[in-house]
Amino acid sequence: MLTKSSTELVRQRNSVLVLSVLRRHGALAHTEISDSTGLSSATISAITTELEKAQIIEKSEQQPASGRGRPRVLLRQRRDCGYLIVVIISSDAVQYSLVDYAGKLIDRFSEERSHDPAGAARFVAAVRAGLSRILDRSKISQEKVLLISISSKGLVNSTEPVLVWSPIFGSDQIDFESALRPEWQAKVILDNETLLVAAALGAREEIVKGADFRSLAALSLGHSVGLGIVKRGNQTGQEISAPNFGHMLHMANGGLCRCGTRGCIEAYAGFYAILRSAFEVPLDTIPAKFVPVAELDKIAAKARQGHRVPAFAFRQAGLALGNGLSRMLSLTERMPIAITGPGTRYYDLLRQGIEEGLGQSHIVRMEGMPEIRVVADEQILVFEGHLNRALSVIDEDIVVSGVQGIQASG
Amino acid sequence: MLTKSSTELVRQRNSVLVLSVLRRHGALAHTEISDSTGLSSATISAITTELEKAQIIEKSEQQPASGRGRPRVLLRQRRDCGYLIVVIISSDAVQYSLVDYAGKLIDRFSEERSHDPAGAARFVAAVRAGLSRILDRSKISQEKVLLISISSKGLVNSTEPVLVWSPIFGSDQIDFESALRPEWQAKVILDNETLLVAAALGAREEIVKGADFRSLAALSLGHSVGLGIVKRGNQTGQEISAPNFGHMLHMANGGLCRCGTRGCIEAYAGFYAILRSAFEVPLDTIPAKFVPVAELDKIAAKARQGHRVPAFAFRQAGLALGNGLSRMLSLTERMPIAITGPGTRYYDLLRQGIEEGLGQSHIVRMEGMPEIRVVADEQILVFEGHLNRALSVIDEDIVVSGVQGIQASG
DNA sequence: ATTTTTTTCTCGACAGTCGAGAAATTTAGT
DNA sequence: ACTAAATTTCTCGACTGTCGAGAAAAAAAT
Repeated sequence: MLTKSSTELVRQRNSVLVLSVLRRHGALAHTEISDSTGLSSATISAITTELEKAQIIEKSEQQPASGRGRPRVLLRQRRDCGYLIVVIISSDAVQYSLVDYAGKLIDRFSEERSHDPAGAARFVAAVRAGLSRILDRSKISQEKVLLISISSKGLVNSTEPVLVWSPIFGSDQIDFESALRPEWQAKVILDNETLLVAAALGAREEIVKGADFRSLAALSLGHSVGLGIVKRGNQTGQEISAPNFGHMLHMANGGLCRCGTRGCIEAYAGFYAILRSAFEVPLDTIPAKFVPVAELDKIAAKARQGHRVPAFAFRQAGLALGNGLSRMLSLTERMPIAITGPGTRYYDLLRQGIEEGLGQSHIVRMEGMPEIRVVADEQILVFEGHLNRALSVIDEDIVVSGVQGIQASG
Repeated sequence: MLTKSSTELVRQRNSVLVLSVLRRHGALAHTEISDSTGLSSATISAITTELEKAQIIEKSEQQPASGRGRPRVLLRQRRDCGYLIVVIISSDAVQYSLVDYAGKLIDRFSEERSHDPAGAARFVAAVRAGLSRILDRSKISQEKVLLISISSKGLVNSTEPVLVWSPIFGSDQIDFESALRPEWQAKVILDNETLLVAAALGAREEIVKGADFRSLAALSLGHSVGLGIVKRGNQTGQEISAPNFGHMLHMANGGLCRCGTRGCIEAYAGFYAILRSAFEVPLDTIPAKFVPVAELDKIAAKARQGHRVPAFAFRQAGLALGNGLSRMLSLTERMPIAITGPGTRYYDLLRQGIEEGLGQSHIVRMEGMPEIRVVADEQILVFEGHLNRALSVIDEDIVVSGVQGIQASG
């Protein structure tokens, strides 16, 4: 459905554009903004004075003049314009981070998670407590928190912040919006963890390649298997999606997965699955909830020493991943694949299987093997993805609501 | 990447919007356009007088006044504003259609295709001859042909009109752009056939459901297997993609497909594959190039009479389709699936297998079975999809180039 | 003939962008 | 010390676009 455009919309869009280059490059002068947006100097003046009046950006103190001519006046976001809370849910802990509008980390702590499974309600209460705590510690008023950005492994509703399925709570859905609503009036967004990794890598790639960047997939290997895809959108930044890759069907009537279905990719490539086949336990055994990484390291060591069975377990895992990726590539365009997560330490053992699995499909035989790269520091990427995504959401919201309102009353 | 907006862009967008409602609803009066676009009457005046001057739309002769008040003046596209040639390539023929700017069919004929495989170059020559012929028959000058819209089964490059792989020519790529370029200056677009079916169904659905429409997949069953996906875009109409579904991996080291790979979905669910398993021919037999439908009808008749082996062949085909669809759903959101093509006549035999195949994956077990509907008249949908897509491309091109140029010189 | 009703057209107000040039402010040169 | 050059920011008028209100047009009803 096409919708009508108006001159006001033009201003909104261009304001968001100005904020986004400010975010990408840090404090910038009038002229620099004009250059990197393509907007004329006059327009930049109009937009920046508006944003300044609305207390969203500020003129920075002049730095020592370098070169001749009138010294530049740098513009930057006002740090105290608003705040963001990032909540990263992982299998053994929940990390809370308070970030200001300029993207600077102010406070952070982690809380251990009890592994009791009957705890969806209890977990929500713990998150509420964590949010209160980080707010208390920093003496920031609650209204200043503009956004709460949450991530988890698992399947997420694309329109509402509802965790539909997760490795920990299974089908016990968690609706974060309604869970936080009476207490918090901030907007709440929820994303799949690997999606954020993809978003972060995509943003990095776009800085390097510019308009040449087309798309990218991030594959996260760990206790569970996640996938995020990021594509370059037409107008509106990037388009991202987080398929349910770990529980895509690998083989009908195959090994039992912890989700209860048979034959998921995770039932071959998740840590517990590798352990299971390394110990030659029957594939219909109910898998372990949690596997210490040390345990897997031992198996990997044996595999590297040339033991057949553990090597075969990694190879099977690679095959499942390769087949799954080849299926994804049959449904999308050709794109590079970035592998992250704790599982990357076994990439030497997985690689052959992955490549063989990829090679079994028509699309890969035709287009050739996709580029595969291993990227460490998944945690950093997750946080970076949170910031990219959350701050651009905030920018948009602030322009749509904030500028108008303040302008009208001022 | 965000890009800057300008007031001129606003006019462009709104002009396209006006043309698109004119296309959807036929001839409309000033007031009606204003109502259905949301633009003010004054703006409609400005835009329509501009389009009229540029000879893109015209005031229709007044029809008998109904009701009192000033009689309405209907606006409609000028049929002679430009023309479109639709080329539908199927396995046994190529159909050429000449359509005017209002979407009205002016001329049409089909040409048989020789089945000689060594004919990519020869085929291109035949298409050139066909295009010349339809132009000659209708006495329209070549410059008036604004767009040539081509469709084929197979894999298509998403940015250029290049047929990357097709059931008939295999990996003999055909670049229609360069093949037609010296002779024709019209824009050339190429789409996968099932993609156009999805586009047509999506457009129909959007008319019924309006903003509630989210996405839809079309599955085409025949000698080969095709899939098209249509999603509702943010601003810019609909987003469509045509994955390489027929050659997605169904089962590693499975039956030999005519693409040369083993285990493709088509190697189980294509007509030739059903024939192969119904006759219990080994799965690594090089499959027949072409299977008469009558042959398959016989097998279906036997299956319906309760014979085990032919029934099993259809069931296997259904399983491959179901597993493939479940994999697609693991990578996208939940969406209804429309099944088209000559294979729908065997849907009674395929259905159980499809549902079982779908049910083997986590996502379907969680979200429930997707809605499946059988839609006949694939040929009509393909043509409808061509028109939807081609005419909106023309509208955009005309507004971007046409209006500006004529305004400047007039 | 006049009034009512409906549609189309036109005008002035307002929002936005742009180019050009004025104003500001510093460095370099004499 | 003064002037010229350089560079950045700011301002003004022109242009494009949308909108609301009301005038103008045109037919039916009274």
